Amino acid sequence: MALDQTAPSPAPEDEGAMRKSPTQKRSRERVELILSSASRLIAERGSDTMRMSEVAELSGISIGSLYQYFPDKAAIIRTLAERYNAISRTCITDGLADVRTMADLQRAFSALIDEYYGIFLAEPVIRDIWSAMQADKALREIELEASRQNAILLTRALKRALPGENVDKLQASALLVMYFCECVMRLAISTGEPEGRALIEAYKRMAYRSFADAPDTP
Amino acid sequence: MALDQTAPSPAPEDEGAMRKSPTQKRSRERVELILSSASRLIAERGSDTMRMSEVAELSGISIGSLYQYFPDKAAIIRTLAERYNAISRTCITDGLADVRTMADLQRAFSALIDEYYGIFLAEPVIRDIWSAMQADKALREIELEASRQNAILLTRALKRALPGENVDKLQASALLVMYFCECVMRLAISTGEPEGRALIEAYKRMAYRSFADAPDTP
DNA sequence: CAACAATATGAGCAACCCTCACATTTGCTA
DNA sequence: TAGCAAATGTGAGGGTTGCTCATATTGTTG
Repeated sequence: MALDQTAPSPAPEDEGAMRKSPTQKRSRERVELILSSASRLIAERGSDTMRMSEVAELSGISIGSLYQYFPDKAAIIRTLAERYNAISRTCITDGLADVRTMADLQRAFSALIDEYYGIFLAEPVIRDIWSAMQADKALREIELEASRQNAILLTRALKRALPGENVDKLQASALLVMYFCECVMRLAISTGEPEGRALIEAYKRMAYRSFADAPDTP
Repeated sequence: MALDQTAPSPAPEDEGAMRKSPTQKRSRERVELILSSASRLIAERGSDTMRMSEVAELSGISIGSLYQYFPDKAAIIRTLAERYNAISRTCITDGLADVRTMADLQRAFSALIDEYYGIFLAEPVIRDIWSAMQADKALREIELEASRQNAILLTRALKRALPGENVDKLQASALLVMYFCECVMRLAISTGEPEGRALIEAYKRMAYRSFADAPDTP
């Protein structure tokens, strides 16, 4: 599950990030090549120190061509960030699809968080992209929106598991849990093992309590 | 409570951040002037777009002098970040000093979080410094360490409020709550009011549950 | 005042992102 | 195939920025 692979779905990414929408096959391959090179460089030394000249050289194209596909450096980071959000979305959609009961939900949620954390650990690119997202206002907005979307998915599963419960409460719980998800992943990565794993487990417990005991909002 | 004022305690900041330790009065005033200018510029347009030339001009000194006190741009951010951490530390130390019972703790914790959030809202500099901290690995380490220190303070209060409880459990709870504190502040700022306030309240409830019902670690 | 140390200065260097005038390739029609 | 226009590729160079360093200024001491 690498960030430099397009999802099988033919969703044309965010075209706004591109200077020209790559219609021809050759162009699309080049975009992938650029993103792949950028991924490698970011994984090695971070997005700050990634140089556009390096991306061009590693991709075997000129600087000028690079700027024909991406309007600026931030656009490359943004595209990678959106793919990263797509990964969490897929995780959650797949993981929660078959949830019917509260026991299902606990099992599924636990497995889902573990899988997500595993991806975080295995993909150094994601860690750095995350840092870049935190530093940039526009990217933070993208992340918040992704969390909100994920919260909708979680709310659906919660409704199936707790049919009688107040829907507003479920929504509030789901939103908090999903907002916190990214924070926990960052914390776990920052502290390193074994403390990271302990944090993930503590987060899970917090989430369970939150599901079972939705807040009585005033 | 501005970031560009030295704490009354004569702690000489992190001398490692300075090129020369400012021994003379005039020098120390200049350092304060630089930090004050940097604060203003960061508050206005963010640390990314803050230019060293602007800091020098606003301080009424030359670029060269600026680099006599701070080895690089990051050092200014770092010094501001450490002062920001000192603020949270003071908040928590003062807020939890008189806690004796669990009821005390709930009251004190609630007031403390509200105060801290108020500072966050009122000081745009802090918000941007926080962003810069997230983007920089060294600064993230500083933040984690600050959270750990704060967790120690919280653990002490917890011990007084729950004398019989297992100390390891209390420590684990305190650490999680303090780690999450920064995350919640960021989220609340990012989402804006009124959702931010709701997040803060949800966080408080989570913290209370965590205090009362420490995890049974395996 | 002289002589030396400490501090201040800002022109300029190197590194970076990005542009743009021009070269090359591709696709299409006759 | 020849010819041409549109699409795509190129990289030297412009404009900024963080930071250095030789020089000038200020302070201190005998």
